[in-house]
Amino acid sequence: MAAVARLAGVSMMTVSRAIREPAKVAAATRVRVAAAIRRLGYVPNLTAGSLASSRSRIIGAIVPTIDNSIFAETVRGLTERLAAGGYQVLLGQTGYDEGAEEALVAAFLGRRVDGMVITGVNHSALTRQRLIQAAIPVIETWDLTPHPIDMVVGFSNRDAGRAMARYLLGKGYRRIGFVGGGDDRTRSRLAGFAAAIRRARGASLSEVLLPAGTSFQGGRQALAQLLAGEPNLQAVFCSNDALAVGALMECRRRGIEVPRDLAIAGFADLDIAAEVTPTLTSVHVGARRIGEESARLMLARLTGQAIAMPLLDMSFTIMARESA
Amino acid sequence: MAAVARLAGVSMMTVSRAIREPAKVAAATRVRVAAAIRRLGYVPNLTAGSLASSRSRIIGAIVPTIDNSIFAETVRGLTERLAAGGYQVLLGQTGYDEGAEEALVAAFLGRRVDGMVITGVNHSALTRQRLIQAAIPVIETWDLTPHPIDMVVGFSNRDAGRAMARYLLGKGYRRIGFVGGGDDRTRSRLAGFAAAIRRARGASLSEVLLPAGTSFQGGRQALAQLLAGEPNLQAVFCSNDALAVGALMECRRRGIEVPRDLAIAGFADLDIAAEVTPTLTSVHVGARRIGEESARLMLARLTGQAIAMPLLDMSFTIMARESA
DNA sequence: ACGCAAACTGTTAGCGCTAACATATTCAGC
DNA sequence: GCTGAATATGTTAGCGCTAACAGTTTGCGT
Repeated sequence: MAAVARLAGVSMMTVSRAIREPAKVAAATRVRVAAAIRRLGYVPNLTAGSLASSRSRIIGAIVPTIDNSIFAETVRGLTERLAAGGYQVLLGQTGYDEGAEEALVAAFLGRRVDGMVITGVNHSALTRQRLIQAAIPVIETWDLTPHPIDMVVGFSNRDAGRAMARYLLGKGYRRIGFVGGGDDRTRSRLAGFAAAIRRARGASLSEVLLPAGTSFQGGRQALAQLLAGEPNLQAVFCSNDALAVGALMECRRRGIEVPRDLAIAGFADLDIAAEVTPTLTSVHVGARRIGEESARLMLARLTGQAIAMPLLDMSFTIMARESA
Repeated sequence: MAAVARLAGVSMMTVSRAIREPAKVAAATRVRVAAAIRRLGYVPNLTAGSLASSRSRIIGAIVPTIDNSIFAETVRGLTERLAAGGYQVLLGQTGYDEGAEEALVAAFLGRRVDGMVITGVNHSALTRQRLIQAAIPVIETWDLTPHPIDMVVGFSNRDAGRAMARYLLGKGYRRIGFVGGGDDRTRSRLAGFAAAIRRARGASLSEVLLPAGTSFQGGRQALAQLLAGEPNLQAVFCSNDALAVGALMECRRRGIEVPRDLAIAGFADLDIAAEVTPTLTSVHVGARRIGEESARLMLARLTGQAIAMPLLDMSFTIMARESA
């Protein structure tokens, strides 16, 4: 930067301003500085800038995983909106491991991220404490809680589970199954789902909780397991569309016709849900919008605006399709 | 850090060492420092550390997109391996836009990333120049080239296209279609695919190039378009499994039996390829391994090891399944 | 007891930039 | 022309840490 300043015949401060706040520099000067920058191939060192200004323009985002998953869309919505506001996203994947989350939060805070977007509302005490102490905007997503660290953008997984139970019960199904991974949000969905089914006359519930993560493969195995325990199963709610599609595949393989012999419903309403045959009944949660709204709140907070609503309930919609 | 040093009764330098190179500090001192750190809730400022040491321990990674895509696995493999080596990944998504790539590279270099992993081998002149000038390890992925910026981890998309053409021709198909997005790698696959078909006696090729990106929806539309132009189509090669699955769905909807009436092949061998019905013939490219090997090379280079092989051909395998 | 290397700890001088303030310069209004 | 505000640029002093080197202490062989 010193070299640029010398070549343009100005001080470093003017170069700095020409880059960050062009409006505050006279047009003629701006042009000279720009020419010098181009001529020297100068690339500003944002690390030094961050240190001096104590603003990194980086937002940390933590999700369980991005592959073939619902969170990829949230990350994308978040990334694009934040980029438009001049922020970059540092992405962490926990692989559904709470220890990994703790390490990632620590690492991100060490990088002095200007804000954090994190999946879920259950975090280790240490993680919570660190996030609070950091005194930066924090958004928890994909769930709701009465005791947020700071802000929340999500929906009630419990209510979504209950809504799906009512939907299936309303269709007349009584011997019902549930398949899910072992994460918190799945447990909340199951809690709501199970509570509603327990209250229904003559209804029964069998569950399979997979270790964690989600895959077509897992859905197939889980369905097999469920049918082994309850051959007369009438409907299955899968905590995620990938599992549901896997279950659909297993049905086709076994000659079980969906929904006539067995109804199947998924969760998250991935693109694929509307494309498989039969089309998959699912719960739409606006994965991408969760990311976009998180970005909006984050940017608002970072520009000093007061947030009227630190708890954004994005709600959900049951997408009734052919499979259930 | 000064506060920690005071509390532990040592100099800042000793605190710094206790954190980064514990072996170089006496055990008793180490314990006192650790206690002080815990007591004060001290979180080292890695930004300052980066500035002082001119090593950021961040690797920039640029992919077209992560949602419902083959690159998500590469990113995951890369992230996990690099994390094990103490590096974090700063992820950029271009949305298949070259301008976005240029901006991301500039931004990442500004952050003084210690290395870059970038998708593809075609980049704007400016991007190439910047990457070379930065004098950091750079890995281009998902393709091969005789003129890499630095290192390459990928496979020949041209050869993969040709191999699939030969496979389909070998099965007796002659009226053949191609569906793909408009990116460089798809064009390479098409080039190899088309060349092989052109050489085959009595074979014809019809193509549909979608704007960019890949979706089930796009695959359905493309198939419809292809059939409109050539109703007697015998086989279709989709440049990506998502497109292929979309095409499969469209076939089912129209009562076209796969592969009897129409053969369909995909690319990348996503999890879903082995799960759909009929199972999808695809080209396995080891998306995750590309990420892992990239991480391995990157770490080796960053620890000063000489790289014997700056061009890693990961090859590919045709996974013959039911659909073609 | 002595010298010397190894192990440990401290001191100095930045890394490259920006906040905050200080100083020039311009320009409208009279 | 003169004043005062607005505009444009410069100066000073760090941001929080680490490289490089300079001490200091310890342990060991003789």
